[in-house]
Amino acid sequence: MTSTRTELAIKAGYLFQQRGYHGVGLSEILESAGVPKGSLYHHYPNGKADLALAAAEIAATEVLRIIDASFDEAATYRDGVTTYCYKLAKYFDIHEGKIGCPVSATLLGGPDNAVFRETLSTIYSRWMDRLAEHAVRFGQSAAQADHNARRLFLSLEGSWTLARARGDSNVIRELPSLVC
Amino acid sequence: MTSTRTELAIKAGYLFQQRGYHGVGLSEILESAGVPKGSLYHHYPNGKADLALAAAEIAATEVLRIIDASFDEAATYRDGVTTYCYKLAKYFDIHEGKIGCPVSATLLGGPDNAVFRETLSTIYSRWMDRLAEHAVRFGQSAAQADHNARRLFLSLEGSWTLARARGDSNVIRELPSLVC
DNA sequence: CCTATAATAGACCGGTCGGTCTATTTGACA
DNA sequence: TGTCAAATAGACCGACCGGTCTATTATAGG
Repeated sequence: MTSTRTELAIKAGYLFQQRGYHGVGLSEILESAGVPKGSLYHHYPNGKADLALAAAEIAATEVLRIIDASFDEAATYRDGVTTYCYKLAKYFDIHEGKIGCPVSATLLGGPDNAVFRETLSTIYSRWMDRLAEHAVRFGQSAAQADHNARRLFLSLEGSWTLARARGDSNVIRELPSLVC
Repeated sequence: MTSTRTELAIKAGYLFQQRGYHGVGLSEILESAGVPKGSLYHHYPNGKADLALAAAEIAATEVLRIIDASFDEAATYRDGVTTYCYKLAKYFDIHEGKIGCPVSATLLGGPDNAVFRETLSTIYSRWMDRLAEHAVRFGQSAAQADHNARRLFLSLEGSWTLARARGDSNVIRELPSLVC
């Protein structure tokens, strides 16, 4: 049983990812999580902004988990990339093509606050660093690893956007052949 | 002198790109354009949604213009890509890092309407097709050209996002060395 | 069991949202 | 110049926004 606090952040996260920070009202979040307004402001005293940051943190960590799960069992770097993309494509389909990058709509769409931007920047760096670590583990030089990690990250961000526009997860599945 | 109709779409476009469809109110758009509400609904009877579609169309056409301007004077495909990225980085700086992809925030952030998604999909295809045309002009095979166009497009979408998160246009300038 | 705090519950608030409507001004053409 | 549609102007509307506040219910520690 997940706590009310976590449940709120997870449900809010899905909604923010679909319609952006400003596109989702508190009433919709509360209804989705089955939680009254009093509880929201008990767990997140700063309200919607706190909730969005918490939601992004949870989603970002989940992506790290998916990266590890993809590369830990891979035979080569390329295998890891392929598994990673397939997992993300499946995730995309599960959410009916309404969700792209799990954090950009939540944070970039939010108040043009320095905290939001820096949080997003940090999350992106964590993802790229983790990808680079796996690349190094497969024998790449630090420079090669950074280069490939950024390449994969940037293309993936684009793929999430194009996949949403087209409503087609294959955009994500075709990514390995484009970047490797 | 641009018409009131066009002026409205342009100003609305800038705002939508910065804060997303739901993040901008009509009052802010009207103030920015110096136009009363009556005029908005005279020129765009369906209001905000009409305005967003018109804004995206204008921005999308401007991108095509930049693509042509970059590649028409280029000596090689690679040169064209470099000029293109530098022009976009400059555009990014002019708008103080608040604007990334000129259409995604407007259309993906909007109502999860089929028209919005299809419009975005069409715009993206137009961009990639145009890039591919220039690649062919520089001697690439149709298959190569499509491959490179998609690669550039996807990475660019990612670069716009990362550049906004970091507040750093160099992300965009470094793109040619990453995709060529 | 009693008590104090955490957590839930939701009524309520001022402000802003997108949109409608009527009135006035402008400008092209007869 | 007279006419009429195009365009401008903004008051006004109900709905919903994020946030505050008080009251009630669970729950953990003594």
